[in-house]
Amino acid sequence: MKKTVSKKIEVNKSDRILDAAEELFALHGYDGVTMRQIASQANVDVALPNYHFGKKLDVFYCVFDRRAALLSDSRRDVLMESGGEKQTLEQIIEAFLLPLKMAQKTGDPGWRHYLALLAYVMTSPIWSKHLMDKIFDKRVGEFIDALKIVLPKAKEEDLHWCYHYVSGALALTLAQTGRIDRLSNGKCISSDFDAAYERMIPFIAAGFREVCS
Amino acid sequence: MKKTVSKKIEVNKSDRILDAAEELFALHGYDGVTMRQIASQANVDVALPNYHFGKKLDVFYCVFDRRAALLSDSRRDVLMESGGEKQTLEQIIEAFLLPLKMAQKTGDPGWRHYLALLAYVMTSPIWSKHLMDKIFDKRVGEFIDALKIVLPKAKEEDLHWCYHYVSGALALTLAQTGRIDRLSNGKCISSDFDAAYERMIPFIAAGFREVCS
DNA sequence: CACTATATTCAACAAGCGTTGAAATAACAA
DNA sequence: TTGTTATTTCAACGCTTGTTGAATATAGTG
Repeated sequence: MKKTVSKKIEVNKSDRILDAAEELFALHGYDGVTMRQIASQANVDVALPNYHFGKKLDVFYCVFDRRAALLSDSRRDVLMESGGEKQTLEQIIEAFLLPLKMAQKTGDPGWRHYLALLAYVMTSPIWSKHLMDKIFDKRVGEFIDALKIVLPKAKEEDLHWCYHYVSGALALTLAQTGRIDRLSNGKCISSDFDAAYERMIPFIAAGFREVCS
Repeated sequence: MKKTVSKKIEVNKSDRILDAAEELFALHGYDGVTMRQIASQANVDVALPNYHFGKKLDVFYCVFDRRAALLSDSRRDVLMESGGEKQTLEQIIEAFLLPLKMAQKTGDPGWRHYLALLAYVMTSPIWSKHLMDKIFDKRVGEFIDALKIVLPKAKEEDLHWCYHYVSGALALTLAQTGRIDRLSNGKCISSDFDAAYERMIPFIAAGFREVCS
């Protein structure tokens, strides 16, 4: 169960396992996926996921952790870069959303699946508690601190509730359920993150100004 | 597997089964719950859920349908009642949210679980497709039609994306993940729907005005 | 080459799953 | 009461689950 130090150029089996697990977990949730499905989709033996990552729960954690730090760090960097003397509300919101938009824009299906997985975790009473805290919550604190500067009159509770709405709007976007496609008769498309983010920034900014000014 | 016509005053076993299933499905999702757990929590035999409702999937559908129409109809009624000559944007949004707020305010844990189940369904790529369409989507259409009147300049796409944000904010609120409690150090509480709705209405209204005017 | 550590396969395990038919009980109608 | 139907229990079925130990194959090192 040890990892080799050298890295192969081709995608190796342990990566294929995480890729498969990522896609399946994002679509069906933790309990909706079996180890055999993961192995099958990754074209490896049933025993291999266990050998490389341990128990099923460890596989799930590995999948989640693989991109979590990357995303969280990127968020911090963008937020700090953007943070000059006169940072606008829109800039703060944009910085918060940009890394997710970029992840989607890579076109890498792995990232697309991961964002859906993130939505699944965010909206689950159980996973939210165990997975969001350790990595993403720090960024939320920084985000809210930045908001306090541009919205000095805001009450702490108002800020947190408004962030909660942002978080929900974001989660449903990441989930890509396809519902907006059906409701709008194809005028809007779930996977069109550009369209989603473009409107989300003024929408959210106006909401914050209304509630937190 | 037939239902008796007469109604008992005490809560009968088939209701207990749906109650148990409702709570468990809301917390763990469809695949995270076993028929044996449902039977055990309802204090009935393993075979009874099958006898009364059929397959596991049928149990899930029964749970979902039991309160779906009630909620959807209430939404329609409130929206139409509120719809006088000069209906404001805030009134429309309030009408859309009120039935959910009232369901929560009954204090009935059954309704609380159902709202969490609704959040689970709304954010799931799979259930969203099969369960939201037949009951709740009509109400969304009416909601958007009402919005068109007070926001005559709005483009169809903008309205749908903004509704999408509303839907997300709502879903995360219904999910009651407890995350806002942790992030705000207890200043906000997931189960405090009054606080959530109070701010949600001006937040959303301002967002709509910004994007759809 | 031989030797060793890692990676992969195979077969199987015990436990849990959803579901069901038949037996037992309760409710009800005549 | 008796006969009939609805409900509940019981035991078990075939199947799938996660996981593992032993066997085999591959890669890396000297």
